Amino acid sequence: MSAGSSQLRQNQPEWLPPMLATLTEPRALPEGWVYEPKLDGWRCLAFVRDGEVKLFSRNRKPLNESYPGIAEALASRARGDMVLDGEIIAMDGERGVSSFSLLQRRMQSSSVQLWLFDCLFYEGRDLTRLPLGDRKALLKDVVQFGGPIKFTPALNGSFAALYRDACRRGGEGLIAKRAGSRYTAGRSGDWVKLKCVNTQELVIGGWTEPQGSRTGLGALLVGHYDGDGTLHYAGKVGTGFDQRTLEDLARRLGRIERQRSPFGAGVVPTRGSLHWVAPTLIAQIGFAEWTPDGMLRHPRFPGLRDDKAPREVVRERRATAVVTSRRTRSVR
DNA sequence: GATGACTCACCGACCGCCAA
DNA sequence: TTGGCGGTCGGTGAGTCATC
Repeated sequence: MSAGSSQLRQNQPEWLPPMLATLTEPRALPEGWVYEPKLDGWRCLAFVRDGEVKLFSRNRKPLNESYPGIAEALASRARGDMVLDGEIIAMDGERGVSSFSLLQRRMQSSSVQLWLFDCLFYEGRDLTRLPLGDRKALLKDVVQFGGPIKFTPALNGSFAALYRDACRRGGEGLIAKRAGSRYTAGRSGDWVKLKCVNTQELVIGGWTEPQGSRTGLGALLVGHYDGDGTLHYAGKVGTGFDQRTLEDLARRLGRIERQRSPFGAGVVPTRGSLHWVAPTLIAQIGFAEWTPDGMLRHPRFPGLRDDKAPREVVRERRATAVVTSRRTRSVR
């Protein structure tokens, strides 16, 4: 290695904040955009220097101890010093999509994978000003992909077909990137998230007290009926309200408050400032996915519904099965 | 030693406020 | 008008501590 290239390699940063995608309504994007699968895992920035790999989360938390196999594999497959961007995931073999729930259980397992989608520095050269296509082409050249180290390809096909396929398999959705875009730190409109939307009607069985400056209520406690006529607890919904809705809901729920929990099944919370109500109000809930133990993940509240009787509210299921696994902890 | 409760650190969604 | 940021929520597993 020449003195010049050695000096150049000193330019490689110890850290840089990752580029983040902006959530938008799922829609076809114009020519000049490329689609990638939206992976559901932990964002990972990999800094490779002199054969040593340092993995960090998007908030600069070291990940080497959690994923030693990934660091080891990348060290043997990276050809030179570089900074890479990717996602650590656990692939759900049944559905062929990544699963955050699985990843949480398999942190140190050999079944996790690092899917790389960008190369930001190589041998000290700053690549962030190059167009996305050039960076991806270089990424393919400088890493020997294989084992747990995967290349995230651009997907071929129409938006409609790609999106439909991702959602049908229970995937998170798609990421669309402007093909000529530079890599910039933080949230950018050049990368957008096109998420598959799950919605479910659920019966409101209670609420929690608001905290801090919040008024009205903290979160709704919601559930659904099953064949046996019992109300199954499905989780808390604490976001999606504006101020007016919070106050309106608090008023309506206050009128139907009662002493005992209406939930007959599920791991119902017992701690904190809980209020129970007669199960007469139905909320339309948007959420990312069902957890293996039948709870909502990333729920939000779009609004109330009154076109159905509470007893008709049962869990809607996708054609494909949800991830099956044991539950390890109770709801807090 | 086993079990349960609790805290912490992640990622993510959303609203409201404020500065550019 | 738009983007950034803080605050308030959600779920998860890991780690620690107290209790049985």
